[in-house]
Amino acid sequence: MATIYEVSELAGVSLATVSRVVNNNARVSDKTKEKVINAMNELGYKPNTIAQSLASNRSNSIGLLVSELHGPFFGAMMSGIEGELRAAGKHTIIASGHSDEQTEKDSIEFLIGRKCDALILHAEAVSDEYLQELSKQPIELVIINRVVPGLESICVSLDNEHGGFLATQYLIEQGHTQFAYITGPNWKKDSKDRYAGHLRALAEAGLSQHPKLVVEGNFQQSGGLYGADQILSVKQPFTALICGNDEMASGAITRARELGIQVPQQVSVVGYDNIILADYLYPKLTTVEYPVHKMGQMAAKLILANTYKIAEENIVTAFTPCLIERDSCIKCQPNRD
Amino acid sequence: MATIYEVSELAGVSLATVSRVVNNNARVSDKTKEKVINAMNELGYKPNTIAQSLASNRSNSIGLLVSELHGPFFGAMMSGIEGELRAAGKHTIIASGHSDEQTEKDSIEFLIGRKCDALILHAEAVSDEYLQELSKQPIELVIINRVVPGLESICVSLDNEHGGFLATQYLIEQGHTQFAYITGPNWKKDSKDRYAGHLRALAEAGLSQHPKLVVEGNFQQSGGLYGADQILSVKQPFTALICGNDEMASGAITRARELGIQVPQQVSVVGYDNIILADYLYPKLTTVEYPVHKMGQMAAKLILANTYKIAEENIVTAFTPCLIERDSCIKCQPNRD
DNA sequence: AGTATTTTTGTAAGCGCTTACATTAATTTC
DNA sequence: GAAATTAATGTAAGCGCTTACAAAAATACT
Repeated sequence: MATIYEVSELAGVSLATVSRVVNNNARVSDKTKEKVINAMNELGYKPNTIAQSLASNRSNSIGLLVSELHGPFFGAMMSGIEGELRAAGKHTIIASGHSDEQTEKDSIEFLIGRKCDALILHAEAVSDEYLQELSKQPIELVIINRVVPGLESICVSLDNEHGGFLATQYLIEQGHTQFAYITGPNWKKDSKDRYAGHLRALAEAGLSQHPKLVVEGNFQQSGGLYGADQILSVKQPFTALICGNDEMASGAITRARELGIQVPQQVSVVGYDNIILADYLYPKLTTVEYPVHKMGQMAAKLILANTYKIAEENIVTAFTPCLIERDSCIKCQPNRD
Repeated sequence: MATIYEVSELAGVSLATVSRVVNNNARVSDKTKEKVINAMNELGYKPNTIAQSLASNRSNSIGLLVSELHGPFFGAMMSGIEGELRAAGKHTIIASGHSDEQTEKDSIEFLIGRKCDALILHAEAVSDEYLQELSKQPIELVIINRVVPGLESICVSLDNEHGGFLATQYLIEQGHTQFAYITGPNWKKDSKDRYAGHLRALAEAGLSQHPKLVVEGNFQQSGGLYGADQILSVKQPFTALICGNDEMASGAITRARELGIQVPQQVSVVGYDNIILADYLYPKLTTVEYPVHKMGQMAAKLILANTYKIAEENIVTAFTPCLIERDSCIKCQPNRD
């Protein structure tokens, strides 16, 4: 691999001049520039980005921490972020944290060690204090899907409580009064917030949640299968089932069908996230939209604006969900068990 | 951030010694090692991985090129690879190529520039020649989902033709004789191979494919919607629909349902890939398994063995698909239009 | 004890690039 | 057209680390 030195030799100029044309950040006469470019082409020269990073302490790359590399939620998030950054000529380096504190820390350190110019973090397991401490380091930060006290301006988040409220409010409007609920993992804030919104909607309508009809799931399809089993095993009537996310809703609907329970005729089901799957389920899933792709883009724009001073208009960090009506919910039918 | 120099000063030893204990690759007396470790802890020293890479020309990280960051296929692939590499203490740097030749090349160059020790490539748009050329460079390579002539030993692939054959053979066994087919993009080899397998199964059974019942899709759900529309618009009878992948099958089933066509009673549908969605569709989708997660792990093992000389037993590069029977196909019903 | 070995540590030359500062060349200005 | 500006280029000192090679210390062997 040719080095900058060989280019400078072939072009008959100094190292510094080659560097200038590579970075295009200082005046170089057209004649010289051409000589250098020809030499670069002739040698097939590609700058060694590692050496560039070491010397300049910049890398034109952004570190992204996600919990998992698979799944529609993170897929949409990664795509949104990467697309936006790529358009600005920046690279994304992805690491996964697996919702585990030590793994998240390791990955963050890896990203810092790789001299990322900034970090976008979907960190679930590390503490607020850790993130506050991290924000003092000389590396730009954006936190996604979480609001850390004191760092509000760099947190891109969704009002999950409101989303949870919307789902239940909608069902109440449809006449439902008896609800079952499959939550996400209780230690996850999104999950708790969504459920809190549910309770608030209930309270405002003077209703309450039967405790035996609440079961903790795992945000995966298996949790929906399991949750449906649990809920049906307590012989307590309900006409609507709210799931902490779409994947669990999909599992719950599958299990319901296996047991001969009709959705939505016998039970209305609502999900959360509006992942692509929701539109392809049968029945099509009524759900709360989580604009994760858009939020990813916004996180990227925030970096572009803060770290690279690339002006971006319309920066929004607090998102509000809305309800997507499809076919999995109907008006509460009278005279049912 | 503390540097190795400060550590050496505090510990009262030379740079080289500190480096030795950091890398644990040369004999250092226990006493000295302890002094150094204490100094590192005291200063909170973390090696600068960029500087390490530059000096050593190694990075303990592997570059991974995928077409997209979203979608169940790549999600499973990335997870499989990353999990395996992480377990061996290696990091994965992911870049996306968007099935575009220039973007793929750029991303590969980015990964090489970041001094990855090896590359795992899911490259669709670059030529065989490009990959052959690349393989001559001093960087270890593994190619996934493609067989490049001359590089067979580093290609982890699935026999797509055989998978296509299996799907059609299965339907023929069920008594079907009239087939519709929604292919993937025709320029993609997997797509062509799957269709070729279909034709071979047909030929072996003395059947043939009605040309108007073949439509090119895009491997996405929208392609299934579109394909179903196209196929139904030619008034040509068929009893089975084969889709190039599960996502299109999901789209096709959705459209069929919208049009009041029953699956599988009126038309049997089979997909390809066995993505997680397949099991949650209604009806559950009969499909051909693409063990992409396992193949990702295998690609990682190949790297571990070749690049890092970490012995791995049972290295397999050629995978054979199998049929997963679920509920979307039934025996051909007599007396239908 | 003296020499030959082996082990441990240190010295210093890079890895390929950026960039402050110095120098030289080209333009302006009066 | 000489002095003052401004633009273009070059020089050289790092960035933080690895690693030949050299030197010193410890151990083994007569």
